[in-house]
Amino acid sequence: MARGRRVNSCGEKSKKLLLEKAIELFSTYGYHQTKISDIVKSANLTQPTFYLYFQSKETLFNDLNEKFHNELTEIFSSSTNDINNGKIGIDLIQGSLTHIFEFFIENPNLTKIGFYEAEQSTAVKEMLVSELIHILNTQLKDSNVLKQADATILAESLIGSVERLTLTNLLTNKTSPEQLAKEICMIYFATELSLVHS
Amino acid sequence: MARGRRVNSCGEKSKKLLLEKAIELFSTYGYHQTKISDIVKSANLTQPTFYLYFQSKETLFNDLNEKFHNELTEIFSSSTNDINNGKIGIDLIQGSLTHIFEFFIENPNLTKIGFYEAEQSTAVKEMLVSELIHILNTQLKDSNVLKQADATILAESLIGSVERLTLTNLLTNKTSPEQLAKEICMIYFATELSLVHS
Amino acid sequence: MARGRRVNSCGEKSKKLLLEKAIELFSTYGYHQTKISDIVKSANLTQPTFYLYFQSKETLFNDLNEKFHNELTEIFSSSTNDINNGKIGIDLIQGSLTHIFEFFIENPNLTKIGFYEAEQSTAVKEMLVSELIHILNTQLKDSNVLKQADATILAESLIGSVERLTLTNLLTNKTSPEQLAKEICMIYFATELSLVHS
Amino acid sequence: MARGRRVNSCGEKSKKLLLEKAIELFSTYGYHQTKISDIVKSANLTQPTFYLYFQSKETLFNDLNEKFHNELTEIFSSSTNDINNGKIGIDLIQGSLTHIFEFFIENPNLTKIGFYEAEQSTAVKEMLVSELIHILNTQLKDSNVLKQADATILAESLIGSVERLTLTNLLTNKTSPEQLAKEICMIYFATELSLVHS
DNA sequence: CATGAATGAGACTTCATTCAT
DNA sequence: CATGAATGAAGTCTCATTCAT
Repeated sequence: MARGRRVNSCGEKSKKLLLEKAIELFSTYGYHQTKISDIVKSANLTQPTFYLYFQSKETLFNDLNEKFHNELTEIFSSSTNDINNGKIGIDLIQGSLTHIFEFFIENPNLTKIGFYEAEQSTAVKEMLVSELIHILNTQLKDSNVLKQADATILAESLIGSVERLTLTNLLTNKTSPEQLAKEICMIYFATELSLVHS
Repeated sequence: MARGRRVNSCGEKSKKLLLEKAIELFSTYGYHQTKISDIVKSANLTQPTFYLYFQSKETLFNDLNEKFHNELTEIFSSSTNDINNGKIGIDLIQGSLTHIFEFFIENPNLTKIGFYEAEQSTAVKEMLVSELIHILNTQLKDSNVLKQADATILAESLIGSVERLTLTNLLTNKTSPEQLAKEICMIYFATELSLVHS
Repeated sequence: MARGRRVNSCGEKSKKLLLEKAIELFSTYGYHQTKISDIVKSANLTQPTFYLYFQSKETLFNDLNEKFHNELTEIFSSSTNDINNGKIGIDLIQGSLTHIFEFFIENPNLTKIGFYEAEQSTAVKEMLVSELIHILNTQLKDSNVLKQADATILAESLIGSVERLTLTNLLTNKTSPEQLAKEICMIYFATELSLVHS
Repeated sequence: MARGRRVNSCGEKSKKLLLEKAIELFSTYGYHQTKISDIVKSANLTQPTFYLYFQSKETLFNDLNEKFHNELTEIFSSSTNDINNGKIGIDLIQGSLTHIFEFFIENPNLTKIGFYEAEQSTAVKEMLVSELIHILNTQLKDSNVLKQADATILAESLIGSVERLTLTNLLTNKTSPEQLAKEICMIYFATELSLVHS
């Protein structure tokens, strides 16, 4: 049978295709239920080709997670710059959440992997929590909320909400990033807001 | 090891031991990383013995999940009876959460499996959400919270909080069931409570 | 749990029961598809009990076949005594076949094993063939049949007929032993018979 | 042995080799006594390679039987076309038997499987019987044989003879296809033939 | 660059058989 | 005499990975 390079084939294109399909399948079926044979089949390539571009199944999966982790961290860092844009307090938080949700919705499958499927998701969430605690402590120091609830618990709770609502409302397109961020802030900071508004 | 019955061996004991070890390993390493060989090894038995008491790895895992689902459902149903104990509104919710958390902390490993590891965990959470929506609609119909936030989003958010805080604060013994339930209610129903208290 | 001898139990009875069930199952499902666990289950006993009476699965199966072989040999030998009863030629053959068929129909399951299922069935049939050749050579020496066909082929053919018709007509109770023996002789010795009858 | 492709290896060749060895072993030792490990060992390959070309042991066995069944059916159908060649009555039957025997001797191992070893052999023989009954009824309607013996019994008997003689005389190369077909017809249709010849 | 062909390692499961009671 | 409990040995199958072309 014919072997060797295909007409019209191009290394970078194949790699990108494999990556896409891998993300798709990992996010749909999970790491263990996704076989290399599945990935290459859906990319219309063969198994050795996979190893041309990726060291191993595990490496690929880890790289994907690292990428997710890094980009998400980046989002948060840059959203802190909103301070320069004059946003403070709850507005800053709401803005950050919006940015995160926008990132999620732009990378739904990667999100499913990095935020839900992978073992590394634990680290990602811890990162979010600690960043959030930092913001809470600097931005809402004197709020009612923090007087009544422990900052850590509040942050963990909020990330929990983000986790679940992303799955049920965001990635299903039921709620937009802005709207979801707003709803969450409403739930968590109603007392502050009512004071402000009154 | 010689064949045949061991000195002092007893079926029920072996089965229970295997079950315990299985739950332990499944909860620690997950379904796929837990091999039957691991389970029997940690129970000091051999593989055929596993099949003496369980139909298959998958069946065992599913049964475990079903058990978790059923018991959790039961907890919720019976905690509704607190209405008869005069609990209403937020108190009722707080009581229900307390019961759930107590169940979780009594079955930490089973919880890790049924609430986090299994595919069926989706169904479990959906069940909790829909039960919670029902309570919200009947008990907090006229509250400020429901005026401002969609009941479904509120419920999903709350279950998200439960999910995360169980992992980070409850199962790590940082927070007690009662305390955690109270903190969550504080976060979610601060406005109501302040009205009540004022 | 209760262990040890059952009330009303009796060694010989258990052995006989196991033997019956074994024959039944071997004949229905074959050697490999019949498990010791199946045999004891249908005898309402347990696996160790099986080994109380039989050395092993294979031994039991072989014993069964030996028994079949011996009894069938015996049938043939004693039917030779029909000579003393005055039977000769085709009548003798028809009588022998009748006896064989009667034995088959009295032991249908053992027959299915020893004549069809077992490897040893080869030997059994060879025995029948060589006995038959002997009879043909002594009783039908000058017949037309033997002039036209090789005695060995005739004998093999006849045993082939016996083999198939036993399965399709005798053990299904479509045809009686006597009738079947008669039909076979009709087919095989029509020329002789017509001479006789004319 | 190192992993990966072997020098000079070729899929089709491997598959064919495995098939041959499988047929050989199945026919010699039977389905249950033939292990996949035996098959690949005698083909100098490894177990996963088997699954590269066949779905499972059972599937392979069934496919083999189906193939046997189909080809044998085909033989019979096409030998009916001998009618066009002017063959009628006993000659037609003898021709058909010859064709069958030729097929058997060209595929001795497949025959051992499909005609003796497999459960499906029952169906194969039933097919032969019903085809034969049809021929008898159309070609030998007024013969002496059919007057004296039941057509079904005659057909079953004849197939029994074919079954046994194939094993003892054909596959052992004691008798040629033509010769065996002739002998069988001699045995079964002696009366007709003698009439014809006289 | 890409493929066809192959395999090492290991997972799940089954079954005849055997102790200890 | 009979059982409950257990296991050695082995079989089928899968999957990530790797040669040779």
